[in-house]
Amino acid sequence: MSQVRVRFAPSPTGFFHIGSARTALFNWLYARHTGGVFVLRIEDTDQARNSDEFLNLIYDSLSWLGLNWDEGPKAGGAFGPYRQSERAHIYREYLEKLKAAGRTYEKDGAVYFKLIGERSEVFDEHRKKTVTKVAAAPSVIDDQIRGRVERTEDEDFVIVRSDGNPVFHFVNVVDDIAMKITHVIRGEDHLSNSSKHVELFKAFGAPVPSYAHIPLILKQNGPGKMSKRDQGALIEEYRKRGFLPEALVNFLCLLGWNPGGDREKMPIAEIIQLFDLPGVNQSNARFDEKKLAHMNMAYLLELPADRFVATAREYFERQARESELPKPALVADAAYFREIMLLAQPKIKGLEELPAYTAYFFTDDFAIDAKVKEKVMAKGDPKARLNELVAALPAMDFSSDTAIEEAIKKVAAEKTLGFGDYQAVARLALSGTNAGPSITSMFRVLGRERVRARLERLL
RNA sequence: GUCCCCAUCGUCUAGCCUGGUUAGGACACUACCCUUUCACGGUAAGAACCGGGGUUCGAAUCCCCGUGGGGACGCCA
Repeated sequence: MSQVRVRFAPSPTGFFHIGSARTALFNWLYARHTGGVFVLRIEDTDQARNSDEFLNLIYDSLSWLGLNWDEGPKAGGAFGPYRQSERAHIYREYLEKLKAAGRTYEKDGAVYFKLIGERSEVFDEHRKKTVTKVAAAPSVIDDQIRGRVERTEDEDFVIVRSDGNPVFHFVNVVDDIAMKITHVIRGEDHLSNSSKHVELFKAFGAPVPSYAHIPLILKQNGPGKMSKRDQGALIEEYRKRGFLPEALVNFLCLLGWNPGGDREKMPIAEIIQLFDLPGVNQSNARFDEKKLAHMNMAYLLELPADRFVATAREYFERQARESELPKPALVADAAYFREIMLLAQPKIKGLEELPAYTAYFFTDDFAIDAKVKEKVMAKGDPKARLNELVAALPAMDFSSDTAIEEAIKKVAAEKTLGFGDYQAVARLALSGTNAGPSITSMFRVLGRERVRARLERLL
């Protein structure tokens, strides 16, 4: 058996979305699983809608997700060029083969592919016009996921536009032949196209590749498949929002595939080992952002400290760049920044929460939650507790969380109170809210002077 | 309208191929536990085999028909 060659063939006509990412991912996984070759081919035959911005977005998104390609733009390879806009000479050559075989004809300036079979005029109610139907033999698609699918292509179709540009069906098949693609893994929306493609492969006398039509991703709410316009559809959005690519990849793998049993969170190396086409589901999956968020949290939680801090900094930098608002976190001392991020890491569900969660560490001018203040100040004698803490501060050992905890417990013991009697009011004074890291670590990281100033401010 | 694909908790799914399970897990939701707040974590609860026929001693599992969902029907890709 020769080496597996798969390709991901996006067109740079729009933002890179979840569905494309998963198609790329499944191709990549299959290539890695089989030790095959993952080809990136840019299908930019629609000159009117192509853009360099979208092209670069394809490169960036794939790279961010970790889906490296073995052949393609930037990577090179023996079957290039890998942008269809640069392959016109190849299409001309293949068109000649079809012409020589008598499988084409011209009409209205366009070149049509001629099916084999008897022709008759039929009125198409859906399209409200008379079309020429061909009584052709059924095309057989041998699909690794769906089994044997039969579909009869019953109309000749355009392969070269009247402006001379070849169309998708033609270039897609020509390139798959020329690039020696062995497996075509693509969305189920292409299943109906496959009969056209199979007929073209046969007309060229080329072997038909093995197909695998993967289920579609449906939008979270409402009917239909997810499209670029839907909420949460764009890869770029997750990147901006600070999702970890490894979490997104893991989640995407599970949308339509699983290794059987209960495994969900898995390192990519293990997924590569387990992934195979017959394990891919046949039914469409609805996108669930909540589950993705949970997966992201799980990955965030286990990120090594250095990587978490670096990732957090990247996130803050990106935010600063895109919103152009002052970001106090970025001008903070690196060691101080690190301490705070490590306090936040086990607490947050996503990087998005980071700015709000840590804001009061980076500025003295933080908001105080009025409702929380009202509640905290109404219970017991909070001002007395603050005074006692302020009085104890000069002698307090700030060297560790446990030392601070002991010191506060000592203050409490003297009044025959507990740690809890100081916790809420101190937290309010230090952060203006009622949620956050442990109060002792807040003391330690903020430092004696800042703690004193903030405690006194509430008196 | 025609053709193609699909069908297990609200969602993602295991189980189906090779019929016999208290139909399992995860997300979400609820309760409790843990706890110095908030999270995390733990425990528990609720929650599904689309309907009908057939085959069979026995069907989520095999077959057929409905129904429902999705896709395709461009000189877009």
